[in-house]
This record gives sequence, C-alpha cells and structure tokens, in this order.
Amino acid sequence: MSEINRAVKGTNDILPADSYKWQFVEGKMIETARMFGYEEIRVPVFEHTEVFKRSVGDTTDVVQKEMYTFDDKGGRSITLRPELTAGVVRSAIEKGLVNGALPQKVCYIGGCYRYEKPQAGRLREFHQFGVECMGAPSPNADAEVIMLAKQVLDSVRIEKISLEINSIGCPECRKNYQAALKQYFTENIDTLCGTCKERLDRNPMRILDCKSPVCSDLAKNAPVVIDYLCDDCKAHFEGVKSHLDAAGVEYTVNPHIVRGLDYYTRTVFEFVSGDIGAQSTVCGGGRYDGLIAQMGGPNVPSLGFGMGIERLMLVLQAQNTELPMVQKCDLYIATMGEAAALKATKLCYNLRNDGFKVQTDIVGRGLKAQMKFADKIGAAYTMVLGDSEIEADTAKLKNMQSGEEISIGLNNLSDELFAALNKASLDALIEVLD
RNA sequence: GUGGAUGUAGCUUAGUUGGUUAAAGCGCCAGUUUGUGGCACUGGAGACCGUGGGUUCGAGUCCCAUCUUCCACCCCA
Repeated sequence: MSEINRAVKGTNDILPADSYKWQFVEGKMIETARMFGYEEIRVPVFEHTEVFKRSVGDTTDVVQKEMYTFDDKGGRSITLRPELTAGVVRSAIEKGLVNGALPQKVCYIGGCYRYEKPQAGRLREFHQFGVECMGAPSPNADAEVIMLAKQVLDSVRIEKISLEINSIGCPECRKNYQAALKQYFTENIDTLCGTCKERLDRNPMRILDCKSPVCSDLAKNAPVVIDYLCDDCKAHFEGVKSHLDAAGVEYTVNPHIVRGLDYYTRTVFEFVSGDIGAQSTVCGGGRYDGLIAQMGGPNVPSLGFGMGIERLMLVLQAQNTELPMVQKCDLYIATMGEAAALKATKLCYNLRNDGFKVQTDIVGRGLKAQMKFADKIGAAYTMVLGDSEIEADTAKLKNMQSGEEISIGLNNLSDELFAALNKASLDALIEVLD
C-alpha cells in the first residue's frame, strides 16, 4: 500500500458501521452538559504555538516533544491543538466571555493532535469532549464539574469506572511540598529509575506517577501533598469532598495523581477504567485558578476536564454495551421498468420532504436483487412499483419483518406510510411489554 | 524516543522440510418460476502473499532493511 491509500499513522477512520455510536455518545455529552448550563463553544483546530507553550507549560512532555508545530506561509509558528483548554481560554479572553456574567460555562467536542507512539487508547488524532467552568472559585464548582463528567459516563452506561481525586494545592503550598518531596527522594536517589533521577530537579511530583516498581514503591512512603496544603487549600479540598459526599458520589482520594499539564492548581481528578489496558484514564481534569490571568485575562479562577472519546468507546466495547441504532430506511421502493423508476424518483422526493427515510434503486438491479438490498439495509417497508401499480394508482406496502402486505393508494403515500410505521412501532412495543 | 509481537482476497484465516495456474469460510455479484427479501443450492468476480533488496535453478515460505498495525515503557484523553 502506498501513501495515497493509507491513513496517516495514529489516525483512525470512523466508518458508517460505527458512526451511529459516536453520534449517540456525542449527543449524550452535549445534552448532559446542557443540563448543567453549559453551551457549546467551537474553537480552531490550530492556534499560535505560544498559546500552548504558555498554558500547557514549556517543560511538559506535551509541549516539548508531542506537538504538531509548523510555520505557515506568513512565517507564523502554528500548532495543531494537543488539547482544548488552551484554545478555549484564549477565546474566552479574546472575545470577552470572562468579562460577562460569571460563571461562564462552555463545553466542546473536537479533535486533538499529539505526535506520540500509538498504542491501545492512544492515537495521534483523538477526540475529546470537555467542559470549562470559568469564574467559579468555590468547591461547589469542583463537585459540579466532577458530577457532570460522571453523569455523562452514566448516560452512556459506562460501568466499573472509578473516580480518583486529589489536591495539588496552590503555588504557595506547592513550594513547600516540592521541597519536602525533593528532600525525600534525594535521600533515596540511588534506588530511583533513570528517568526519575532526571525528574528530581525539573518536577519531582512526576515521580509519584512513575510506574516502575522501585519508584512506585518508594512513592508509597513519600510525603503526601495533602499534608502540605495551606489552610485555604485544605478547606477547599474538604469542601469538594463534602459536596461529593452530599450527592452520594463515590470517590477515592489518591495522593499520587498528578496531572501532566502545568496549569492545574488545587483539585485534580481522573475517571479510570480497568477494562482498556494501560491508557486507563478516560477523563481527566482539575482546577486552573491562575491560568486565565497568566494568559493575559482577568483573574478568574476556573476549572474543567477533558474526556477521551476513543477511550470511552473502548470501554463500551470492552463491556459489550449496545448503543441504540437508528432505523436506516423507512421505505424502499423497488422499481420495474423506466416508467416506475421515474415515478419512484418523484415519490421519493415527496416522501423525503415529508421527513421519511426513503430509498429506491439507483444501480439498475433486478427486482429480486432490489428486495435483497432492501433487506440488507434494514428497510422497515418495501413497495414494488411496476406498470400495473402506476396504472391502478395503488401498490402493496410490505412489512419486511412480518411479511404482511397492505394495499395503499399512491396519492396519499405519506399518510399511509406514517400510519404503517406507527402501527409497526406500537406492535413492537406491545411485544416487548408482553 | 526504547522494547516485544504482527503483516496472505473487503473480513477471519489455511498454506506441509523453499518446487508447477496461492486455498477456505464469511461478505460481494449473478442465477436456481420470466413481478418480491431472510433459508438452501449453483456459478462468478476479487490477492503483484505490506514494501524494497538479497540467497537460490526456483521464495508466501530463508536472510537483511523499511513501513504498517498491535502491545508495553514513557506520557496522557
């Protein structure tokens, strides 16, 4: 296979056989977000490179080695978004969203791009649903955002997914904590793995995340962030927990979760599934109180999360969760002869105007083949149109499930089809209830 | 970026110690009463055996390189 008929490494096609799942899931996401007062925002796929450097952080892996960055023809450094928060915040500042009534609640769905080595649950182009709640400093907001994520997961019937929360404090308390951490790990520097030795200076908190057995073993006894929180941060975290408790949302406090993006402060959280391999975080987010000011906007404490749609799909697949499929075709009109084909074209046009999903033969197949095709696409009804039907102005509507046929007039097809479809779905309902 | 596995028709796979026109099932197309689907039967189309080199009289089968996909590290959604 040459390049022209091969997808770029780490990219995926969502084929017709699967797209209904995406539409269902995305619909639930937007619908759920709306229940919390979030409206959709759409921002560009690319931004000035600086937008991501400033927000995500210059020293993070994402910025250092995973961005798709290029110069455009005007000599600007452009980057395909590796995540959505940065662009949304940029937009909120530029367009003045954060100057209006707060909180400003937005949600989004879009593709993100990271130059990584693909594996299960990790692609170079992936899709994220996310929300940003800007201008909400109190712990209720944290609980609300977390519950929004949870309700999205519930709405698509994700099971066995655990919520882990932590607080990484504000820049003030973090200073003390990092000093303590550094001291602890320096005392044990010989046992650390290679990469963690390097991390010791740059960002010792990452060592807590390390999966190598030696480091994670060492991390078990390391100082815990929560013990180093200042009074305000401690009170905030307690507030978040009591709101989650009040709603009966289960969670575990995991002092080892450390988000890899620099902008996070205080609350961080993840929804983790054990069903999809090593890339187990389906949703991750937290508070970023300093980000908007840091990006040149007003001082507006905010928070949000990102949810990986591909990973969510993997969980659904692993759990064999069936998603509702839509009826693809209400009526298939099988034609015999040129006159019937012309008549069918007109009938299809009218029926589609009336809101029905109608198809007819467009490849010149014989009657039998047309019936086969109608069966294959799951048509609810078929109708055979030939010279005699046109002459009599009546045809037989055949229910493809029961095989039952009823005679109907061609001049009020729309009403007849409507009645038949209603009756069929009623019958189906009654059968289910029995 | 590092490591392990993989690569034969649209899909799932078979292919014996290297030996003539590379198999099968599913799917697709067409027939089996010339105006009717699901079942069955018959037939058909469809593969430069990932790509490029090499060894050999001869390679889908052996060697090297390269790419893809998958899995793990790393990182994160």
